[in-house]
Amino acid sequence: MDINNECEADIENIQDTIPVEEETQDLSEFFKVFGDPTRLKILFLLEGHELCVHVIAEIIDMQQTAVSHQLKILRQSRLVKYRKEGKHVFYSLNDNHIKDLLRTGLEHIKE
Amino acid sequence: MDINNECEADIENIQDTIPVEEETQDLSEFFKVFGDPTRLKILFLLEGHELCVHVIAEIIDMQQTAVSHQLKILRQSRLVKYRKEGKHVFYSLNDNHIKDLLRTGLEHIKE
DNA sequence: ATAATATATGAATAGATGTTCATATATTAT
DNA sequence: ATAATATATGAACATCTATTCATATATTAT
Repeated sequence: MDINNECEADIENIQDTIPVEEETQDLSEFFKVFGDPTRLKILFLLEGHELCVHVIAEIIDMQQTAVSHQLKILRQSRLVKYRKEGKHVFYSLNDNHIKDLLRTGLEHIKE
Repeated sequence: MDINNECEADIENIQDTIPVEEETQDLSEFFKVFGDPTRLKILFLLEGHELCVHVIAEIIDMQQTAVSHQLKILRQSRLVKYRKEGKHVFYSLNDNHIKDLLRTGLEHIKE
């Protein structure tokens, strides 16, 4: 043991309370997705509506390409699903946890 | 109206479902804090223990300065609180929502 | 006073990220 | 077939971020 024992920390045991490296990595990747205002706006939009790309872009006042890039990230993290219909692609939420997370986050920042 | 009506989206009304700009900004800043593996590890550690800086550094195998920098961010977002005692500074969780968020996040990535 | 220990912080740097631009693909209308 | 519309994607670029290094501050021990 090369750590100061004044702190009386039981290093061995405490170490087990952290998820394994891979899990911490995945989890941080997951939260990172919520760490961007554009993606948050899209998620809030899709919370109540199934919308296609150019409408999303219009509402949040961003370029279509920017929205497409962000939707790709949301797809990859399985937060949204989509449905093709002719020229349009309709996106919607894909996860029950999302609303909870958004609500809990809002509660925190409003305190 | 310069948007295609095929999508039948009621832009005017939908716009109101997004929180205002400032709120979206703050919320993304909040989630951004969880979007880093080092900070997540620290949060998981503090979930069950009050710990001082060099012990945290020891457990997660990071340099003390790196940990201090991250603790500053956690302090600024009011996720942790601290208590000075002699040379040591003991950190602990400061928010009830944190555990919920971490759990919900873990649930999602494990699916 | 001096040394040792614990923590914090500014500057530098390498790597990640979001937007834009150009362009590709796919579907529908003419 | 050609044009128009909707969406996706790669490259470029500017900005942001996490770590390291050097160092400052504070407390305790000698």
